[in-house]
Amino acid sequence: MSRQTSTALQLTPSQLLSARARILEAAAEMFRTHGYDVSMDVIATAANVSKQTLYNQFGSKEDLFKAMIADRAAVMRAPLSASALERHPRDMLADIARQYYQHACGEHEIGYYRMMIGASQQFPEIGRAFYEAGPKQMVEALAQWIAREERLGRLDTGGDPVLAAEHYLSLVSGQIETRGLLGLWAEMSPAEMERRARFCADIFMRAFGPHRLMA
Amino acid sequence: MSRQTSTALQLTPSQLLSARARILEAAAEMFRTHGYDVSMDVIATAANVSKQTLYNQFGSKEDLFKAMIADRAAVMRAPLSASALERHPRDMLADIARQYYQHACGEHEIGYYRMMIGASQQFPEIGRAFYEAGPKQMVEALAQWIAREERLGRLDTGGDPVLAAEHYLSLVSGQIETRGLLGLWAEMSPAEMERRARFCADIFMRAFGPHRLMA
DNA sequence: CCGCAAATGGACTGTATAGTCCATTCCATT
DNA sequence: AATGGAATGGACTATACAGTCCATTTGCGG
Repeated sequence: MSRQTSTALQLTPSQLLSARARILEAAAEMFRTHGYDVSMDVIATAANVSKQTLYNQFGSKEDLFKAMIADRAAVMRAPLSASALERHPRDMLADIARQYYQHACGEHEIGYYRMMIGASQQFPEIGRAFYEAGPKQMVEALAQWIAREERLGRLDTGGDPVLAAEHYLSLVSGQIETRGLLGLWAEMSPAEMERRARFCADIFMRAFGPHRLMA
Repeated sequence: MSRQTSTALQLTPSQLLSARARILEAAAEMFRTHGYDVSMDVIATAANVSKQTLYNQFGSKEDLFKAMIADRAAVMRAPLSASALERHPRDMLADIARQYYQHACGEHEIGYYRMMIGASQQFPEIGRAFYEAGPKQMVEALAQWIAREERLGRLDTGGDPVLAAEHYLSLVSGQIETRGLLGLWAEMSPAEMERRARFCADIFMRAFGPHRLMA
Protein backbone atom coordinates (compact mmCIF):
# COMPACT_ATOMS: atom_id res chain seq x y z
CA MET A 1 0.00 0.00 0.00
CA SER A 2 2.82 2.38 0.84
CA ARG A 3 4.27 4.24 -2.11
CA GLN A 4 7.49 2.49 -2.92
CA THR A 5 8.31 5.01 -5.55
CA SER A 6 10.44 7.11 -3.28
CA THR A 7 12.47 4.06 -2.38
CA ALA A 8 13.43 3.48 -5.97
CA LEU A 9 14.49 7.08 -6.27
CA GLN A 10 16.57 7.09 -3.12
CA LEU A 11 20.10 5.89 -3.59
CA THR A 12 20.19 2.13 -3.48
CA PRO A 13 23.66 0.65 -3.87
CA SER A 14 23.95 -2.14 -6.43
CA GLN A 15 22.07 -2.38 -9.73
CA LEU A 16 18.90 -2.29 -7.67
CA LEU A 17 18.66 1.36 -8.52
CA SER A 18 16.71 0.14 -11.47
CA ALA A 19 14.04 -1.99 -9.80
CA ARG A 20 11.21 0.08 -11.17
CA ALA A 21 13.09 1.10 -14.28
CA ARG A 22 13.84 -2.51 -15.17
CA ILE A 23 10.16 -3.33 -14.95
CA LEU A 24 9.21 -0.42 -17.17
CA GLU A 25 11.78 -1.40 -19.72
CA ALA A 26 10.76 -5.03 -19.77
CA ALA A 27 7.10 -4.10 -19.89
CA ALA A 28 7.69 -1.84 -22.87
CA GLU A 29 9.48 -4.59 -24.72
CA MET A 30 6.91 -7.25 -23.92
CA PHE A 31 3.91 -5.05 -24.67
CA ARG A 32 5.52 -3.94 -27.89
CA THR A 33 6.18 -7.42 -29.16
CA HIS A 34 3.19 -9.30 -27.73
CA GLY A 35 0.55 -6.65 -27.34
CA TYR A 36 -1.50 -5.96 -24.25
CA ASP A 37 -2.10 -9.68 -23.87
CA VAL A 38 1.24 -10.56 -22.35
CA SER A 39 0.82 -12.09 -18.95
CA MET A 40 2.15 -10.36 -15.91
CA ASP A 41 4.24 -13.45 -15.21
CA VAL A 42 6.05 -13.02 -18.49
CA ILE A 43 6.74 -9.38 -17.76
CA ALA A 44 7.98 -10.18 -14.27
CA THR A 45 10.28 -12.84 -15.65
CA ALA A 46 11.59 -10.56 -18.37
CA ALA A 47 12.31 -7.89 -15.78
CA ASN A 48 14.06 -10.38 -13.51
CA VAL A 49 11.72 -9.46 -10.75
CA SER A 50 9.21 -11.33 -8.65
CA LYS A 51 5.56 -10.93 -9.45
CA GLN A 52 5.02 -9.49 -6.03
CA THR A 53 7.58 -6.76 -6.55
CA LEU A 54 5.88 -5.92 -9.77
CA TYR A 55 2.57 -5.53 -7.98
CA ASN A 56 4.23 -3.49 -5.28
CA GLN A 57 5.51 -1.01 -7.80
CA PHE A 58 2.42 -0.92 -9.97
CA GLY A 59 -0.93 -1.77 -8.50
CA SER A 60 -2.38 -3.47 -11.54
CA LYS A 61 -1.74 -4.41 -15.12
CA GLU A 62 -3.58 -1.35 -16.30
CA ASP A 63 -1.46 0.87 -14.06
CA LEU A 64 1.71 -0.69 -15.34
CA PHE A 65 0.61 -0.27 -18.90
CA LYS A 66 -0.21 3.37 -18.46
CA ALA A 67 2.98 4.08 -16.57
CA MET A 68 4.90 2.43 -19.36
CA ILE A 69 3.10 4.51 -21.97
CA ALA A 70 3.88 7.70 -20.08
CA ASP A 71 7.50 6.63 -19.84
CA ARG A 72 7.72 5.96 -23.58
CA ALA A 73 5.94 9.17 -24.48
CA ALA A 74 8.57 11.06 -22.54
CA VAL A 75 11.28 9.29 -24.50
CA MET A 76 9.63 9.88 -27.86
CA ARG A 77 9.43 13.65 -27.52
CA ALA A 78 9.75 15.35 -30.84
CA PRO A 79 13.35 15.06 -31.96
CA LEU A 80 12.87 18.09 -34.19
CA SER A 81 13.27 20.78 -31.53
CA ALA A 82 14.80 24.12 -32.25
CA SER A 83 18.02 22.92 -33.85
CA ALA A 84 19.00 25.39 -36.48
CA LEU A 85 15.70 26.98 -37.30
CA GLU A 86 17.49 29.49 -39.44
CA ARG A 87 18.21 27.22 -42.37
CA HIS A 88 16.80 27.59 -45.80
CA PRO A 89 13.24 26.20 -45.79
CA ARG A 90 14.11 23.42 -48.18
CA ASP A 91 16.96 22.20 -45.99
CA MET A 92 14.94 22.48 -42.85
CA LEU A 93 12.14 20.45 -44.37
CA ALA A 94 14.46 17.81 -45.70
CA ASP A 95 15.99 17.55 -42.26
CA ILE A 96 12.66 16.86 -40.67
CA ALA A 97 12.14 14.03 -43.10
CA ARG A 98 15.63 12.67 -42.46
CA GLN A 99 15.01 12.74 -38.73
CA TYR A 100 11.81 10.83 -39.23
CA TYR A 101 13.33 8.20 -41.45
CA GLN A 102 16.27 7.71 -39.17
CA HIS A 103 14.59 7.69 -35.80
CA ALA A 104 10.84 7.42 -35.97
CA CYS A 105 9.99 4.73 -38.44
CA GLY A 106 12.16 1.89 -37.20
CA GLU A 107 10.68 -1.44 -36.27
CA HIS A 108 10.61 -0.59 -32.57
CA GLU A 109 9.03 2.81 -32.95
CA ILE A 110 6.34 1.49 -35.25
CA GLY A 111 5.80 -1.31 -32.78
CA TYR A 112 5.12 1.18 -30.02
CA TYR A 113 2.86 3.11 -32.30
CA ARG A 114 0.90 -0.01 -33.15
CA MET A 115 0.59 -0.70 -29.46
CA MET A 116 -0.79 2.78 -28.79
CA ILE A 117 -3.35 2.32 -31.51
CA GLY A 118 -4.44 -0.99 -30.06
CA ALA A 119 -4.55 0.43 -26.56
CA SER A 120 -6.55 3.47 -27.57
CA GLN A 121 -9.50 1.22 -28.21
CA GLN A 122 -9.44 -0.15 -24.69
CA PHE A 123 -8.24 3.01 -22.96
CA PRO A 124 -9.31 6.04 -24.98
CA GLU A 125 -7.38 8.46 -22.81
CA ILE A 126 -4.15 6.80 -23.90
CA GLY A 127 -4.75 7.60 -27.52
CA ARG A 128 -5.45 11.21 -26.67
CA ALA A 129 -2.43 11.52 -24.42
CA PHE A 130 -0.15 10.01 -27.01
CA TYR A 131 -1.49 12.18 -29.77
CA GLU A 132 -1.00 15.28 -27.73
CA ALA A 133 2.48 14.35 -26.66
CA GLY A 134 3.56 13.29 -30.14
CA PRO A 135 1.96 14.10 -33.47
CA LYS A 136 0.19 17.20 -32.24
CA GLN A 137 3.40 18.71 -30.95
CA MET A 138 5.07 18.07 -34.26
CA VAL A 139 2.27 19.63 -36.23
CA GLU A 140 2.18 22.69 -34.03
CA ALA A 141 5.90 23.24 -34.01
CA LEU A 142 6.08 22.89 -37.75
CA ALA A 143 3.04 25.09 -38.30
CA GLN A 144 4.60 27.81 -36.20
CA TRP A 145 7.78 27.65 -38.18
CA ILE A 146 5.84 27.74 -41.44
CA ALA A 147 3.84 30.74 -40.27
CA ARG A 148 7.04 32.55 -39.49
CA GLU A 149 8.54 31.77 -42.85
CA GLU A 150 5.32 32.88 -44.44
CA ARG A 151 5.57 36.23 -42.70
CA LEU A 152 9.08 36.54 -44.02
CA GLY A 153 7.82 35.93 -47.53
CA ARG A 154 9.73 32.69 -47.95
CA LEU A 155 6.67 30.46 -47.99
CA ASP A 156 3.08 30.91 -49.03
CA THR A 157 0.50 28.43 -47.80
CA GLY A 158 -2.44 30.63 -48.58
CA GLY A 159 -3.07 31.29 -44.92
CA ASP A 160 -3.33 27.82 -43.48
CA PRO A 161 0.02 26.86 -42.04
CA VAL A 162 -1.51 24.15 -39.85
CA LEU A 163 -2.98 22.29 -42.78
CA ALA A 164 0.26 22.72 -44.66
CA ALA A 165 2.18 21.31 -41.70
CA GLU A 166 -0.16 18.33 -41.45
CA HIS A 167 0.31 17.72 -45.11
CA TYR A 168 4.04 17.81 -44.89
CA LEU A 169 4.17 15.34 -42.05
CA SER A 170 1.79 13.04 -43.88
CA LEU A 171 3.96 13.28 -46.92
CA VAL A 172 6.97 12.24 -44.92
CA SER A 173 5.49 9.34 -43.02
CA GLY A 174 3.21 8.26 -45.82
CA GLN A 175 3.00 4.69 -46.95
CA ILE A 176 6.05 3.72 -44.96
CA GLU A 177 4.05 4.02 -41.80
CA THR A 178 1.05 2.28 -43.31
CA ARG A 179 3.14 -0.68 -44.32
CA GLY A 180 4.93 -0.73 -41.00
CA LEU A 181 1.70 -0.80 -39.04
CA LEU A 182 0.51 -3.73 -41.10
CA GLY A 183 3.69 -5.58 -40.31
CA LEU A 184 5.27 -5.33 -43.75
CA TRP A 185 8.82 -4.54 -43.10
CA ALA A 186 11.33 -3.14 -45.53
CA GLU A 187 14.62 -1.80 -44.36
CA MET A 188 15.39 1.54 -45.92
CA SER A 189 18.86 2.31 -47.18
CA PRO A 190 20.42 5.66 -46.35
CA ALA A 191 20.31 6.48 -50.04
CA GLU A 192 16.60 5.77 -50.17
CA MET A 193 16.07 7.92 -47.09
CA GLU A 194 17.94 10.75 -48.68
CA ARG A 195 16.01 10.44 -51.90
CA ARG A 196 12.69 10.46 -50.14
CA ALA A 197 13.64 13.33 -47.86
CA ARG A 198 14.60 15.47 -50.84
CA PHE A 199 11.51 14.47 -52.72
CA CYS A 200 9.28 15.51 -49.82
CA ALA A 201 11.00 18.83 -49.40
CA ASP A 202 10.82 19.48 -53.14
CA ILE A 203 7.12 18.75 -53.30
CA PHE A 204 6.44 21.05 -50.41
CA MET A 205 8.54 23.83 -51.87
CA ARG A 206 6.88 23.53 -55.23
CA ALA A 207 3.49 23.65 -53.59
CA PHE A 208 4.18 26.35 -51.05
CA GLY A 209 7.31 28.09 -52.20
CA PRO A 210 7.03 31.82 -52.92
CA HIS A 211 6.36 31.39 -56.63
CA ARG A 212 2.69 32.08 -56.79
CA LEU A 213 2.16 31.64 -60.44
CA MET A 214 -1.13 29.86 -59.94
CA ALA A 215 -4.24 31.79 -59.11
CA MET B 1 -15.90 -31.62 -39.69
CA SER B 2 -17.98 -31.62 -42.86
CA ARG B 3 -17.92 -28.42 -44.85
CA GLN B 4 -21.19 -26.68 -44.17
CA THR B 5 -20.35 -23.89 -46.54
CA SER B 6 -22.23 -25.44 -49.41
CA THR B 7 -25.32 -25.75 -47.27
CA ALA B 8 -25.40 -22.03 -46.62
CA LEU B 9 -25.11 -21.40 -50.29
CA GLN B 10 -27.89 -23.76 -51.22
CA LEU B 11 -31.32 -22.21 -51.19
CA THR B 12 -32.74 -22.26 -47.69
CA PRO B 13 -36.22 -20.76 -47.36
CA SER B 14 -36.68 -18.28 -44.54
CA GLN B 15 -34.12 -15.75 -43.29
CA LEU B 16 -31.84 -18.69 -42.64
CA LEU B 17 -30.20 -17.95 -45.92
CA SER B 18 -28.00 -15.82 -43.77
CA ALA B 19 -26.83 -18.24 -41.08
CA ARG B 20 -23.19 -17.85 -41.98
CA ALA B 21 -23.60 -14.31 -43.20
CA ARG B 22 -25.19 -13.21 -39.95
CA ILE B 23 -22.27 -14.62 -38.02
CA LEU B 24 -19.78 -12.82 -40.22
CA GLU B 25 -21.63 -9.56 -39.83
CA ALA B 26 -21.92 -9.86 -36.08
CA ALA B 27 -18.30 -10.92 -35.79
CA ALA B 28 -17.18 -7.91 -37.80
CA GLU B 29 -19.14 -5.58 -35.58
CA MET B 30 -17.97 -7.17 -32.34
CA PHE B 31 -14.34 -7.42 -33.37
CA ARG B 32 -14.42 -3.85 -34.58
CA THR B 33 -15.80 -2.45 -31.37
CA HIS B 34 -14.21 -4.76 -28.80
CA GLY B 35 -11.07 -5.97 -30.50
CA TYR B 36 -9.93 -9.55 -30.86
CA ASP B 37 -10.77 -10.13 -27.20
CA VAL B 38 -14.51 -10.50 -27.59
CA SER B 39 -15.66 -13.85 -26.39
CA MET B 40 -17.19 -16.31 -28.78
CA ASP B 41 -20.30 -16.31 -26.60
CA VAL B 42 -20.79 -12.63 -27.21
CA ILE B 43 -20.40 -13.09 -30.93
CA ALA B 44 -22.82 -15.99 -30.96
CA THR B 45 -25.37 -13.96 -29.03
CA ALA B 46 -24.92 -10.96 -31.28
CA ALA B 47 -25.46 -13.17 -34.31
CA ASN B 48 -28.53 -14.77 -32.78
CA VAL B 49 -26.96 -18.13 -33.22
CA SER B 50 -25.99 -20.89 -30.88
CA LYS B 51 -22.38 -21.32 -30.03
CA GLN B 52 -22.43 -24.72 -31.58
CA THR B 53 -23.63 -23.38 -34.91
CA LEU B 54 -20.85 -20.89 -34.79
CA TYR B 55 -18.33 -23.65 -34.31
CA ASN B 56 -19.95 -25.67 -37.06
CA GLN B 57 -19.49 -22.84 -39.52
CA PHE B 58 -16.04 -21.78 -38.39
CA GLY B 59 -13.81 -24.28 -36.69
CA SER B 60 -12.15 -21.85 -34.30
CA LYS B 61 -11.97 -18.25 -33.24
CA GLU B 62 -8.93 -17.73 -35.41
CA ASP B 63 -10.76 -19.18 -38.40
CA LEU B 64 -13.73 -16.95 -37.80
CA PHE B 65 -11.54 -13.92 -37.47
CA LYS B 66 -9.70 -14.62 -40.69
CA ALA B 67 -12.90 -15.37 -42.57
CA MET B 68 -14.33 -12.10 -41.33
CA ILE B 69 -11.23 -10.20 -42.43
CA ALA B 70 -11.43 -11.73 -45.88
CA ASP B 71 -15.08 -10.82 -46.05
CA ARG B 72 -14.40 -7.20 -45.08
CA ALA B 73 -11.47 -6.89 -47.44
CA ALA B 74 -13.78 -7.93 -50.26
CA VAL B 75 -16.23 -5.22 -49.24
CA MET B 76 -13.58 -2.54 -48.95
CA ARG B 77 -12.30 -2.92 -52.50
CA ALA B 78 -11.05 0.34 -53.88
CA PRO B 79 -14.04 2.54 -54.58
CA LEU B 80 -11.95 4.53 -57.05
CA SER B 81 -12.27 2.14 -59.99
CA ALA B 82 -12.35 3.35 -63.55
CA SER B 83 -15.13 5.88 -63.21
CA ALA B 84 -14.45 8.70 -65.57
CA LEU B 85 -10.74 8.43 -65.98
CA GLU B 86 -10.89 11.04 -68.67
CA ARG B 87 -11.33 14.04 -66.43
CA HIS B 88 -8.90 16.82 -65.96
CA PRO B 89 -6.18 15.65 -63.57
CA ARG B 90 -7.12 18.20 -60.96
CA ASP B 91 -10.73 17.03 -60.89
CA MET B 92 -9.78 13.40 -60.90
CA LEU B 93 -7.46 13.92 -57.95
CA ALA B 94 -9.99 15.93 -56.01
CA ASP B 95 -12.50 13.15 -56.60
CA ILE B 96 -10.21 10.57 -55.12
CA ALA B 97 -9.92 12.69 -52.03
CA ARG B 98 -13.68 13.19 -51.84
CA GLN B 99 -14.24 9.46 -52.14
CA TYR B 100 -11.82 8.90 -49.31
CA TYR B 101 -13.36 11.48 -47.04
CA GLN B 102 -16.85 10.26 -47.71
CA HIS B 103 -16.35 6.53 -47.54
CA ALA B 104 -13.03 5.49 -46.14
CA CYS B 105 -12.39 7.55 -43.06
CA GLY B 106 -15.63 7.09 -41.17
CA GLU B 107 -15.65 5.71 -37.67
CA HIS B 108 -16.43 2.20 -38.85
CA GLU B 109 -13.81 2.06 -41.53
CA ILE B 110 -11.13 3.36 -39.23
CA GLY B 111 -12.31 0.83 -36.69
CA TYR B 112 -11.72 -1.99 -39.13
CA TYR B 113 -8.39 -0.54 -40.02
CA ARG B 114 -7.37 -0.39 -36.39
CA MET B 115 -8.45 -3.97 -36.04
CA MET B 116 -6.30 -5.05 -38.98
CA ILE B 117 -3.32 -3.30 -37.47
CA GLY B 118 -3.85 -5.04 -34.17
CA ALA B 119 -4.35 -8.38 -35.86
CA SER B 120 -1.27 -8.06 -38.01
CA GLN B 121 0.84 -8.38 -34.91
CA GLN B 122 -0.72 -11.69 -33.99
CA PHE B 123 -1.29 -12.97 -37.52
CA PRO B 124 1.25 -11.39 -39.86
CA GLU B 125 -0.38 -12.83 -42.96
CA ILE B 126 -3.48 -10.75 -42.27
CA GLY B 127 -1.57 -7.51 -42.47
CA ARG B 128 -0.05 -8.55 -45.76
CA ALA B 129 -3.35 -9.71 -47.22
CA PHE B 130 -5.08 -6.51 -46.20
CA TYR B 131 -2.34 -4.33 -47.56
CA GLU B 132 -2.39 -6.08 -50.86
CA ALA B 133 -6.15 -5.97 -51.16
CA GLY B 134 -6.39 -2.34 -50.11
CA PRO B 135 -3.68 0.31 -50.01
CA LYS B 136 -1.48 -1.43 -52.55
CA GLN B 137 -4.26 -1.61 -55.11
CA MET B 138 -4.97 2.06 -54.65
CA VAL B 139 -1.35 3.04 -55.07
CA GLU B 140 -0.95 0.93 -58.18
CA ALA B 141 -4.12 2.13 -59.83
CA LEU B 142 -3.26 5.73 -59.15
CA ALA B 143 0.33 5.28 -60.26
CA GLN B 144 -0.84 3.81 -63.54
CA TRP B 145 -3.12 6.71 -64.14
CA ILE B 146 -0.37 9.17 -63.27
CA ALA B 147 2.03 7.44 -65.62
CA ARG B 148 -0.50 7.74 -68.40
CA GLU B 149 -1.06 11.41 -67.73
CA GLU B 150 2.65 11.90 -67.64
CA ARG B 151 2.98 10.33 -71.09
CA LEU B 152 0.33 12.74 -72.28
CA GLY B 153 2.32 15.63 -70.93
CA ARG B 154 -0.30 16.64 -68.41
CA LEU B 155 1.75 15.69 -65.36
CA ASP B 156 5.42 15.51 -64.60
CA THR B 157 6.56 13.48 -61.61
CA GLY B 158 10.14 13.30 -62.69
CA GLY B 159 9.80 9.64 -63.55
CA ASP B 160 8.51 8.14 -60.32
CA PRO B 161 4.75 7.86 -60.61
CA VAL B 162 4.60 5.27 -57.82
CA LEU B 163 6.20 7.56 -55.29
CA ALA B 164 4.00 10.39 -56.46
CA ALA B 165 0.92 8.20 -56.05
CA GLU B 166 1.99 7.20 -52.54
CA HIS B 167 2.49 10.81 -51.70
CA TYR B 168 -0.89 11.81 -52.95
CA LEU B 169 -2.67 9.14 -50.97
CA SER B 170 -0.72 10.10 -47.86
CA LEU B 171 -1.67 13.68 -48.42
CA VAL B 172 -5.32 12.75 -48.57
CA SER B 173 -5.48 10.46 -45.56
CA GLY B 174 -2.95 12.38 -43.57
CA GLN B 175 -3.56 13.35 -40.00
CA ILE B 176 -7.21 12.45 -40.21
CA GLU B 177 -6.29 8.81 -40.23
CA THR B 178 -3.70 9.26 -37.51
CA ARG B 179 -6.20 10.88 -35.22
CA GLY B 180 -8.85 8.32 -36.07
CA LEU B 181 -6.56 5.42 -35.25
CA LEU B 182 -5.81 6.97 -31.89
CA GLY B 183 -9.50 7.25 -31.19
CA LEU B 184 -9.79 11.01 -31.53
CA TRP B 185 -12.90 11.53 -33.43
CA ALA B 186 -13.97 14.64 -35.27
CA GLU B 187 -16.86 14.59 -37.66
CA MET B 188 -15.99 16.34 -40.88
CA SER B 189 -18.48 18.65 -42.51
CA PRO B 190 -19.06 18.38 -46.26
CA ALA B 191 -17.60 21.86 -46.60
CA GLU B 192 -14.45 20.78 -44.80
CA MET B 193 -14.21 17.70 -47.00
CA GLU B 194 -14.50 19.82 -50.08
CA ARG B 195 -11.91 22.26 -48.86
CA ARG B 196 -9.45 19.52 -48.05
CA ALA B 197 -10.07 17.69 -51.29
CA ARG B 198 -9.35 20.83 -53.29
CA PHE B 199 -6.32 21.61 -51.20
CA CYS B 200 -4.87 18.15 -51.82
CA ALA B 201 -5.47 18.33 -55.53
CA ASP B 202 -3.96 21.82 -55.67
CA ILE B 203 -0.84 20.78 -53.86
CA PHE B 204 -0.35 17.84 -56.13
CA MET B 205 -0.90 19.91 -59.24
CA ARG B 206 1.52 22.57 -58.09
CA ALA B 207 4.10 19.92 -57.33
CA PHE B 208 3.59 17.74 -60.37
CA GLY B 209 1.69 19.85 -62.85
CA PRO B 210 3.35 20.48 -66.20
CA HIS B 211 4.92 23.79 -65.18
CA ARG B 212 8.46 22.76 -64.59
CA LEU B 213 9.86 26.08 -63.63
CA MET B 214 12.13 24.62 -61.00
CA ALA B 215 15.28 22.84 -61.95
C1' DC C 1 26.53 -9.01 14.12
C1' DC C 2 21.69 -7.80 14.38
C1' DG C 3 17.46 -6.33 12.72
C1' DC C 4 14.43 -4.75 9.47
C1' DA C 5 12.46 -3.52 5.19
C1' DA C 6 12.27 -5.09 0.88
C1' DA C 7 12.40 -8.81 -2.40
C1' DT C 8 11.57 -13.61 -3.49
C1' DG C 9 9.04 -17.60 -5.11
C1' DG C 10 5.67 -20.43 -5.28
C1' DA C 11 1.35 -21.93 -3.91
C1' DC C 12 -3.39 -20.45 -4.13
C1' DT C 13 -8.14 -18.19 -5.49
C1' DG C 14 -11.34 -16.77 -8.55
C1' DT C 15 -12.81 -15.78 -12.92
C1' DA C 16 -13.10 -15.69 -17.81
C1' DT C 17 -13.10 -18.06 -21.91
C1' DA C 18 -12.13 -21.50 -25.94
C1' DG C 19 -13.92 -25.41 -27.30
C1' DT C 20 -16.90 -29.95 -26.58
C1' DC C 21 -20.92 -32.86 -25.79
C1' DC C 22 -25.52 -34.18 -26.02
C1' DA C 23 -30.36 -34.45 -25.43
C1' DT C 24 -33.98 -31.86 -27.37
C1' DT C 25 -36.29 -29.06 -30.80
C1' DC C 26 -37.12 -27.19 -35.16
C1' DC C 27 -38.34 -27.41 -39.94
C1' DA C 28 -38.21 -28.62 -44.93
C1' DT C 29 -39.03 -32.24 -47.76
C1' DT C 30 -41.54 -36.41 -48.93
C1' DA D 1 -47.84 -37.31 -40.60
C1' DA D 2 -42.99 -39.13 -40.72
C1' DT D 3 -38.07 -38.41 -41.23
C1' DG D 4 -33.62 -36.69 -40.95
C1' DG D 5 -30.28 -33.09 -40.93
C1' DA D 6 -29.44 -28.86 -38.87
C1' DA D 7 -29.83 -25.66 -35.00
C1' DT D 8 -30.41 -25.02 -30.05
C1' DG D 9 -29.11 -24.37 -25.26
C1' DG D 10 -26.89 -25.24 -21.60
C1' DA D 11 -24.01 -27.98 -18.96
C1' DC D 12 -19.21 -29.30 -18.90
C1' DT D 13 -13.77 -29.50 -19.36
C1' DA D 14 -9.57 -27.54 -19.44
C1' DT D 15 -6.66 -23.78 -19.34
C1' DA D 16 -4.78 -19.39 -18.67
C1' DC D 17 -4.29 -15.52 -16.24
C1' DA D 18 -4.89 -11.32 -12.73
C1' DG D 19 -4.17 -10.67 -8.38
C1' DT D 20 -3.19 -12.33 -3.30
C1' DC D 21 -0.87 -14.54 0.59
C1' DC D 22 2.86 -15.96 3.18
C1' DA D 23 6.91 -18.17 4.77
C1' DT D 24 11.63 -17.51 3.68
C1' DT D 25 15.68 -15.08 2.18
C1' DT D 26 18.53 -11.10 1.25
C1' DG D 27 21.30 -7.18 2.03
C1' DC D 28 22.00 -2.71 3.98
C1' DG D 29 22.26 0.51 8.06
C1' DG D 30 23.24 0.78 12.83
